[in-house]
Amino acid sequence: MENKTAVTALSALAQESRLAVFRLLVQNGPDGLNPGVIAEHLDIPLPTLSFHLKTLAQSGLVSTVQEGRFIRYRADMAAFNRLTDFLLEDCCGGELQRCATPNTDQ
Amino acid sequence: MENKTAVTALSALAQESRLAVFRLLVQNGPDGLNPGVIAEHLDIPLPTLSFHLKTLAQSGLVSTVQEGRFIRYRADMAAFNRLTDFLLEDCCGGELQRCATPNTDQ
DNA sequence: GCTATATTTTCATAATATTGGAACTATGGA
DNA sequence: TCCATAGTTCCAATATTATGAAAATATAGC
Repeated sequence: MENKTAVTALSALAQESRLAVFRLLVQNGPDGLNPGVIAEHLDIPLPTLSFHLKTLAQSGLVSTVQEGRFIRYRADMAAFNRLTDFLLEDCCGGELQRCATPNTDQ
Repeated sequence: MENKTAVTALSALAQESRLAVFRLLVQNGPDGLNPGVIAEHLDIPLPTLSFHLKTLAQSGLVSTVQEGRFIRYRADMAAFNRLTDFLLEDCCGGELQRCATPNTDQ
């Protein structure tokens, strides 16, 4: 993963409404949710939510499927895992036993 | 963890220089690094870096210890883990076997 | 005290993101 | 074909964030 890809994903999550949307989608797992349901659940106006869903989808953290008049949004867990792996890449220079005892020499 | 705390932490990471700083600190583990070394490593002007380090420290993802004229910055792995736990809280409504087979019904 | 080093703060400019009303598009059913 | 429903796009006002030069602070050693 590239630094810029990660910044895009983190920026997508770094906003109150979008974070709430993502967590709600995580909680709904493979079922996902429609914008209408999300808007009602989180009390966000639909145009505002649509803007945020677009941002999340473009970041890759959320996927979409059109189903007739409805659109199903889902959290993409694999994309999220790639993100956290990138953040922790080469943690403690690879000597993992040091990760287990942080701040030992404070 | 509160939604706002998480947004603050994610915002701290959602910037190219700060993300690079955080990853560098993760890689240096408990040893951490001084601003001077980080600035040289990432080629960021010190005032700009100082601004970003402050943002990271205020988010809780990075801790600081004054050591004479030097300041040691460290990644706070526990804080990071709290953040990811919050993001994945109640994943798939608690039925974890659903998490193992995402997008089954696509 | 003086000097060099390490780091932060101030501040003005520039860039970027968020909001939601109104208008628009697309689909399914009568 | 017409209507209701689901969702998006447009747009202009507002708010937030990043940048780095210059000045300030703080510590160590002489």
